[in-house]
Amino acid sequence: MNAVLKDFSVARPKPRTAPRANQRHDHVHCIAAALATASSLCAARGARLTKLRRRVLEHVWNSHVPVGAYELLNRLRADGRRAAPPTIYRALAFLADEGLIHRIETRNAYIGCDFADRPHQAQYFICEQCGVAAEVDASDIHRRIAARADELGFVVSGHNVEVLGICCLCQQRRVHVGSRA
Amino acid sequence: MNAVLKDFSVARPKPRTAPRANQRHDHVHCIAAALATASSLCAARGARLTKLRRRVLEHVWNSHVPVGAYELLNRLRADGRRAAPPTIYRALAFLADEGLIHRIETRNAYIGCDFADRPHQAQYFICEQCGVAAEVDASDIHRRIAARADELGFVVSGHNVEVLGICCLCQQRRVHVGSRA
DNA sequence: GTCAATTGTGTTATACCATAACAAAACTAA
DNA sequence: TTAGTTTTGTTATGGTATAACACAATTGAC
Repeated sequence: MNAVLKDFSVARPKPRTAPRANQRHDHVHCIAAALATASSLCAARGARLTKLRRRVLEHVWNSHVPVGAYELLNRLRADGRRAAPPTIYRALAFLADEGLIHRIETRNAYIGCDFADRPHQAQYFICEQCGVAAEVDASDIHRRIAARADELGFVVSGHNVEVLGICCLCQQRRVHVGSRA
Repeated sequence: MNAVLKDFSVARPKPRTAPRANQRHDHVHCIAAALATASSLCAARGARLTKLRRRVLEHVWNSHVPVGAYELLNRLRADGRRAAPPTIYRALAFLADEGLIHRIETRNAYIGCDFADRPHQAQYFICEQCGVAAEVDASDIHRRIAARADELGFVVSGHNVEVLGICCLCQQRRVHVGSRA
């Protein structure tokens, strides 16, 4: 699964050192892999990944920037399909129920899930410059949250963790801009 | 500061044991303390906590359940004031800028900040039954997030952590309901 | 105090996000 | 094929948020 090979979470063997040159992943393959995973998961579960739902999922996976429902609607219409808001929201609801996408609350937008094939409690690191949201399944973060919940006597059913900041690629870009100025 | 003495985060010396009987905090004092803190902070900063803003803050502090903008608008109108959405949103923007309230993203709602008088990176534990959101400033959670960000080469500017589940008081209530059934 | 500049509030209109309710079409299983 | 189920289309509406501009209040210099 190459799902984590997104714009700024490419495998980085040397944390704490300056990020390497802009190293884009093979996004065509990235989409294909996500779609294949979705197909097999739905098949295994008896969930119906219809053409519409599949197309919406493709549009969501178009980039690693969370996309709004109405933008997806426009893309469906650009496909030549007649569609109104409920069309897109129902598709999104299905995809979310199947764990194929997540909603980014701070953006009112949706993004493909990198870990659809296994249960997880994801966290997102969202770049305020380029908009890319990188999903991470950090069990240590979840454990800290669970421990704190325990202290409060709080039974956790889920969590939403969205970290905002500047991704490593945009930092490089900023340095470039700065050095030019 | 008694800010953390909210419905389900009352001082609990014995974590991991069953929560004690419903022990409500003095909410009148709770509001008064929050308003006093807000006043002194704004005075110190030269920020103008006008009557309108103060009143909105009072309404936000009316309970520990996050409240929507339009509900606040209705409460302002109940005060006899003429108000439209921009009125409330501008007040909310001011209060958020001053760190006096937070927005709960998963609810599109607003809640008073318990740690307005110091810099912090808060987390919220939100009860899906009673709606109460308890703010926690758990540095361990923030450290884990920061560490993971570091691995990604991501520079954090802020984070939004909202944990969903059932609070200890609602668990008690459920047990009671269950034993009666 | 008066004035000009700034800041805050009122008002209208509108944009964006999301869902309810019902009809039509497509699929599924006899 | 037919009945039952699920999915999609359609219309209408509700909930959240902001743009743009006018007016009012406050501030600070004089």
